[in-house]
Amino acid sequence: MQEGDVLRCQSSSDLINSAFVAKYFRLGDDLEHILALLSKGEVMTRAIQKFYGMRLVDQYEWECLASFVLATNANIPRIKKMVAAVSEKYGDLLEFDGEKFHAFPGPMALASASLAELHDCGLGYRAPFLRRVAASVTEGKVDFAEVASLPYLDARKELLKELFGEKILLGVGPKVADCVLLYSCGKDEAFPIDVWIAKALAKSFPKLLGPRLRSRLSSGGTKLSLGDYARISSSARAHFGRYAGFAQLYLYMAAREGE
DNA sequence: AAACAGGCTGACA
DNA sequence: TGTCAGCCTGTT
Repeated sequence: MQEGDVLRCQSSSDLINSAFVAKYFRLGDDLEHILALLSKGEVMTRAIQKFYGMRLVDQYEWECLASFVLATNANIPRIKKMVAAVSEKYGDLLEFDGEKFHAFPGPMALASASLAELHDCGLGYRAPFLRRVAASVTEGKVDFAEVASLPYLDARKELLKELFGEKILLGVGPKVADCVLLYSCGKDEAFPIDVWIAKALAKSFPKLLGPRLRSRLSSGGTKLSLGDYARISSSARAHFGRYAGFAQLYLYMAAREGE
């Protein structure tokens, strides 16, 4: 819990110490400085005022990757449900303060799960994707340390790389990749574009889209082609700069406000 | 009841 | 290279 500038945490594990908490919540970020850089224009200024203090978190790569594979074409309640179901079925049982919890399962547990059982967690067509991703991670085909060490564009390429002509991470497209890069690989310029962000940009930053896309989005269309995504991504990063991910976070919250 | 949800893949032009 | 339908399931 937070008491003024102090964050108090309790844990049943020695591993969750203050260093961990500081890393997870990225307490080293100079939020004031970052948000000052992004406070340009009416829309950003208002979003930052409204949600001031909101931070990026630094998640475990595997959990982040798996969660966003599940998140495709689903809404938040559904995503929570899927994550909870998978955790209950495959995750370690934890106990804290007399309450029981299930940890999110490691990649190995999911790589060896049966498709039918995964499907029963309500994953639908995501079940085979999740299992393949888990297998790839278990087999060490995804080098997160390497990804984290590279600049954004190279990191994204590395994360999405194809090996032996085979796509390693089936179920991971540009949006999921950007989420992983931003929330667990420290790529602050990553700018994940979902339907909310696309709509918000069309409304408040029309210049970043170009006329064709702008009119399509404002007349209700939400589907983005790969080319659309690439163009928006690059213009958004050019506009918001090296902390584009923070801009995305605040814009997203503002876009969903009152919905 | 039809559409849509915090996309992606595979097929085809 | 770009476009397009289809996909699991839950909710409105």
